[in-house]
Amino acid sequence: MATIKDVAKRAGVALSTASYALNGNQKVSASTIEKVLKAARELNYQKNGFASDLKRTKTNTIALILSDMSGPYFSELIKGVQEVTASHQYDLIACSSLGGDRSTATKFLREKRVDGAIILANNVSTQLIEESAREDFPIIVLDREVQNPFAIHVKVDNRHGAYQATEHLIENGHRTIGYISGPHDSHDNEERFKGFSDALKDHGITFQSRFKISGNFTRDGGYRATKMLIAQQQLPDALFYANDEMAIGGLQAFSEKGISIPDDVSIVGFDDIQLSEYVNPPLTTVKQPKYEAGALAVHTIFQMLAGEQVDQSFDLSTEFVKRSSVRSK
Amino acid sequence: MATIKDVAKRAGVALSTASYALNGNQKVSASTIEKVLKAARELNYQKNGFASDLKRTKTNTIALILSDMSGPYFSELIKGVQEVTASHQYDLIACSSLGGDRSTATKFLREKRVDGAIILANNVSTQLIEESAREDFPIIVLDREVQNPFAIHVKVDNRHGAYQATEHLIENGHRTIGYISGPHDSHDNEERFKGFSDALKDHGITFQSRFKISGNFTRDGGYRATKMLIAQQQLPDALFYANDEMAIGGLQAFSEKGISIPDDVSIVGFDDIQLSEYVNPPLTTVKQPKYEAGALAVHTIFQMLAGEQVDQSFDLSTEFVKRSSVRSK
DNA sequence: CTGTTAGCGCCTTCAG
DNA sequence: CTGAAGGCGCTAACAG
Repeated sequence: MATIKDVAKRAGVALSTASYALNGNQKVSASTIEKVLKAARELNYQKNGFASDLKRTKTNTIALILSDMSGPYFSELIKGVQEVTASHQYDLIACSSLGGDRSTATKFLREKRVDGAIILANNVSTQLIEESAREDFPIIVLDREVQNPFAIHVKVDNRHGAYQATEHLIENGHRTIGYISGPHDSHDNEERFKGFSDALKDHGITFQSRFKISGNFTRDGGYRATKMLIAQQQLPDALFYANDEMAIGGLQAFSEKGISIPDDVSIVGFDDIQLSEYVNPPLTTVKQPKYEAGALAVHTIFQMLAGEQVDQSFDLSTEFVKRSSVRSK
Repeated sequence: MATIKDVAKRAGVALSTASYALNGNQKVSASTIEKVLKAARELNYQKNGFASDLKRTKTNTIALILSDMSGPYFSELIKGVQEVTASHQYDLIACSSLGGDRSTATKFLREKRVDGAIILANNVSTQLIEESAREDFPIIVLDREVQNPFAIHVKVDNRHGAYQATEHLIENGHRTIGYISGPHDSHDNEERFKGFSDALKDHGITFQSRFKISGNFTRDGGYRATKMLIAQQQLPDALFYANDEMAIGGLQAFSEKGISIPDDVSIVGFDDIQLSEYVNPPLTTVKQPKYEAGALAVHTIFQMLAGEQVDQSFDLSTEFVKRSSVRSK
């Protein structure tokens, strides 16, 4: 590989001149720039990005860290992140935190391989985030609170969203309502459960803990949890699935047993993923402002990078989406 | 940020010793290693990844380049890529080629910021790929042929898949069949069209070019193309959509006009994306072996990195998936 | 406008 | 085990 040295030599100029020319610095004459560019072309020169990053201690790239890139991630969120990132002429890379401590995500965080990061990955430890965030390495977390002035929380109001959905169930006459939960260490799940319980409490309904089953936020988990519930012989009137993926798994379990939704059991999900509109019946759920969350996250990173003061946390609200998986009164 | 120098100082050892200790080199005693590690911990030392990459000219990471990360990408493909990459203790990052020459993908390719790349992005120019691929930078392309011994093609048999699907249409009595096409510069689209035409020809059917409309591989494009066809007043018996996204857009256009699928028009798609099973009616389509393609791609990269000889191209076959969007004879 | 020079942080000899 | 020294490729003063 040709280096900048070779280019300078071939163009017959000094190394620094070549560097200036290549980087479009003012103080080089047009003709010299042309000479250098020509030499670079002839040598098929490509700069070594690492060397330049090392020197400038700046990468011009933002990382989006997801718990599982192959998961049904939020395409709207990525779109929001991508557009804002691109409009600032920054690069964006996505990486996964699958594999815990030895994951790519961990490496990027620890080694500060990017200028800022956005995290939506419950398997990245809060400790790691707190240790990594600092003035020149802002981190935005979308799914938890973090104690570090350079780790900002962009949160959606999971609690209120869950409250609304639960109330919808109650208003339509459902009294025994089960909760299919996400991972216990998920902050989002916890908030949703709180909203759910609050609604129940406010309407004088007591929650029966045998109707709380974990489904781990996966379709398969939702399927199994639902199967279990069916096997118990005593189905509640309605089920609150802490996310859509699990609800869709549940739908399948019910359909296999000939249990009709919403005639026999009503269900609601959370997230409003793309599929939810297409399943049968279309899923009543709570929509998250994903695009906005993504855009706001990046926007905040750039503000921090520019040394501006930002709030410690931002709140975004959800929207209830009524479709056909809840029986009307 | 603490550097290795600080660690060495604090541990009271030489810089080189610290380096050895940190990298698990044999020639350092266990007690010294402990001392160094302790100092590193106390200083919250993190090595600078760029410096080390620069020195070693190796990044231990593979890039997956997609035309649009927020698009309905192939989650199975990512899974295949991810699993094999992780099993080799390599890191994986995904980036988008959105933005053409100034995209993140272009930067990674040009500057060789990774050890190898897998490309499924029709907006990355073949020229760039050919210029970038070299012995120490293997590239696998999933959607075209490239003339460079270090750019290997993992292809699925689009042609045969399209042939089969078309034949299915013909066998069920359809004679005038339209083709909703992808981008003209897409190799996949071209191959699918060839399979489609071949099937028609082999059954003595002549294709009417007014029934070929471009839909650009997007849902919206499929929607618009279908609208256009409907507006022409003369619908064919059946429609071959060059991918599922477009077919789903078409489904919506038909439904808005009260045209019933498959009673009025039969349709088939291509890809078998997750949604296809859930739309109404469930889409008959051609399934691509995405997981296998992803896994094979990474596997090949590692072989090349190890200096082994590999074939210039690999072929994977498709599978016809019969669902309910084609009227039976 | 050009050439010289001093690092960025890390890794790896090599002789002691 | 040490300490010095050379470099990876590039950038950015600085002095001419």
